[in-house]
Amino acid sequence: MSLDKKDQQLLTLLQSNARTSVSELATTVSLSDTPCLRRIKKLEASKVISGYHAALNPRALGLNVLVYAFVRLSQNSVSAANMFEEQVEKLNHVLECSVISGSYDYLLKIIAADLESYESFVKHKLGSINCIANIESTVVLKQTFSKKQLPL
Amino acid sequence: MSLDKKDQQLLTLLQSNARTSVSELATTVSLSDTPCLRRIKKLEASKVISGYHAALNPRALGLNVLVYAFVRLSQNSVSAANMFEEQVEKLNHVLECSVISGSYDYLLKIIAADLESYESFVKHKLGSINCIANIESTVVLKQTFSKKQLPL
DNA sequence: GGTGAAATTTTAGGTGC
DNA sequence: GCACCTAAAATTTCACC
Repeated sequence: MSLDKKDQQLLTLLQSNARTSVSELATTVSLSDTPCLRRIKKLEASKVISGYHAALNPRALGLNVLVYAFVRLSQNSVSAANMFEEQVEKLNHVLECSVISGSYDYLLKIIAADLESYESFVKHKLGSINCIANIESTVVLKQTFSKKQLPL
Repeated sequence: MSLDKKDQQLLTLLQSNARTSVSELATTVSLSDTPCLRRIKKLEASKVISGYHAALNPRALGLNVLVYAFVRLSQNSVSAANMFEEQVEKLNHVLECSVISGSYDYLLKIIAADLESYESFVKHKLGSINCIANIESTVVLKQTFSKKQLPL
């Protein structure tokens, strides 16, 4: 899939605001509505655009704590990994799960109401997955920024 | 701002698909269009919904490498921190910047085309910020999952 | 890539419960 | 607070050039 200048502009605009109307997008990129819409549909069909999502303000929902948790499993078997990944995906407070290089196996991005509920979450929810050897939590003291824009 | 059951349903639906029409949302949550739209506008005005963003597929854009980089500054002054945060925000490949607890000062989420361009990025772009003492890179070998859904 | 028209959606106003 | 109705404005989407 090759992206020309106009495709890139459209992607930038849609990443910034997914609800921009096609006619406004078309005007901005100097196209008329139909070819503009055709491009967007093509970007969706080719999975360059994977979806459109409302971003919520965690604070407004009472979610004030963000933590990166490093996890090491007690066994390096495929079945332990699969079971861990399956279990952890069910936990709504875990927003992201990555297999990483280095001395830990996984990096989890976890959100919680406060440090107390995070502690409780680690103890009762994460802790109940029995193939975990140990967990190291890195608390985010402040999010300097978070971009919704990929470099093109 | 208090959220009742219907507000929560709307938030879940919009996080999953920001382009769902109001009438479809209204049907799903058992409301008619007008009150449904009023709720959405209220959620936007009160900043519970901070925006709507198209999510792109990094692979389709040739961005195959994701890295978490831990950064320690050489001085613990406010001015060094401000200058670092300001400089790093200008770098398009840095998607996220967090002040963290522990032995490092910052955790950066960085995306790049491949490991070679990541190396080059760290050397020339990050490296040019002179208050950095050292950087430790944790490469993401595989994203198990990434949710666009906050727990309600 | 563009035009024009149809179909759909958004948005607002008004009534009554 | 909501349902229901109506209707204008805006937007999406289509066949066709």
